[in-house]
Amino acid sequence: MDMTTEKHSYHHGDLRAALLRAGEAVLAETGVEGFSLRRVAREVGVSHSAPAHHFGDTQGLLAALAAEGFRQFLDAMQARQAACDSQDAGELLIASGLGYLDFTLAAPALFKLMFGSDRVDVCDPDLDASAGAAFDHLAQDIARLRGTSPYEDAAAMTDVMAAWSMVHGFASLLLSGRMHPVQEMDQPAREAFFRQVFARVTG
Amino acid sequence: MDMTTEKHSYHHGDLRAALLRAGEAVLAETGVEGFSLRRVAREVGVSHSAPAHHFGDTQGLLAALAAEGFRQFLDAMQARQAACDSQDAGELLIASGLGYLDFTLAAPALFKLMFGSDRVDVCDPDLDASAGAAFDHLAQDIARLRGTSPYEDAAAMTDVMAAWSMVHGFASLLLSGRMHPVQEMDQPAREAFFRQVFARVTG
DNA sequence: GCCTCATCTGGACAGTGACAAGTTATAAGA
DNA sequence: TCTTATAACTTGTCACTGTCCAGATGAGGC
Repeated sequence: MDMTTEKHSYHHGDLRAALLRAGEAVLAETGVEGFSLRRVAREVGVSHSAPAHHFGDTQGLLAALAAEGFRQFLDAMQARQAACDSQDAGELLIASGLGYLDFTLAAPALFKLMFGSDRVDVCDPDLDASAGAAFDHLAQDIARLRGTSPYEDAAAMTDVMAAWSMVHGFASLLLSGRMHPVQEMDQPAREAFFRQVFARVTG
Repeated sequence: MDMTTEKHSYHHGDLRAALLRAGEAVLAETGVEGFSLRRVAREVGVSHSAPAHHFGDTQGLLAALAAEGFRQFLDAMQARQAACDSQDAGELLIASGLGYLDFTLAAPALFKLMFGSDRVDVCDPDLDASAGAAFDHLAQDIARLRGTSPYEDAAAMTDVMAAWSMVHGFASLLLSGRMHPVQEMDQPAREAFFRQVFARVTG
């Protein structure tokens, strides 16, 4: 399918993927609450009810976008760890936290969708799987740090929840626009500040 | 104004307050993303465009609701502290955290509106004031604990941010439905667990 | 009594999600 | 190759939404 020619075949060819791409762009531009299925369809150049065939309804498309979001989310954490000089367990956990922040700031609307929205189908199995994978990553970081698996040791699971709550709260408040002092910092200062805050949980 | 009689006077009398009351109910029932100005007007028994006169647009009403939310939020924290046996600074901070959770679980939609929504006018001065008052309360808790004011001591401000991030993250994740282990706990167990998590930041 | 103005009504418009019925292309089977 | 079943997409419609605008109403000051 050559996009440069004006040939509009009745069948798009890869509409599902195109809708996801456009959906992500629309989401980033309008936010969750301004999101519109018809807008996405228009963006792709397709009829207003074409998306329904692939995703059912708005919840369906948003759930697919959220699932994709959790994969990018995991990527962001892993990327920071890959770029990490040290192999120290504590440093690796901090790297995950910084990746968490990277993603949050790069894709705020997607982040809000993944964690805050009522408009996504939380039962979507693909979404559940990719969210679970992201959680497992964090659990693994803690396992490396404590020497025991959170899935077997309750104390380690408490550590997971504490670390997760801390990063997530920091990221959420940053997005909410209510953490003024930190918002005005540039990236290096913000990261240094985050390290100080996060140190309370990594020990 | 007697609500039991069917007397519909042209002027409502206290429409603004009635809209806020109904708005809070509608918000709780439908969530932020299902919120509808017309629905609120219908609930009060008034024409569909009556709210505009008092709040401008949807953002305006939601901002007023959020401002009211922050006041209830502060009340919830203070109520827990008032019910606190000990006057220990650490215990008082924990009490604030538990109040934070109380509010979050009692009014999840309002909580999401206050911290997560793009649909509220964040520049609203009343909203800014009540959000600021809630923040000041937390800052005061830390001041009592550390002996220095966060507004003067950077280290204390870091403590504020850490404590705030922790509670907020915990509360948000609880609402997001992605913190399964904690979600299945009953209230006493959840509070005990929260104490363990929060202890990492109170020292 | 009259006038002014904040308050509230009712209608209009463009946009929305969901549904139903129709159209087209593709692939499988004779 | 021809038919046929089915997946992919379109078109039209419905009830609903937020916002704007021109009116109707009534309370309080004069």
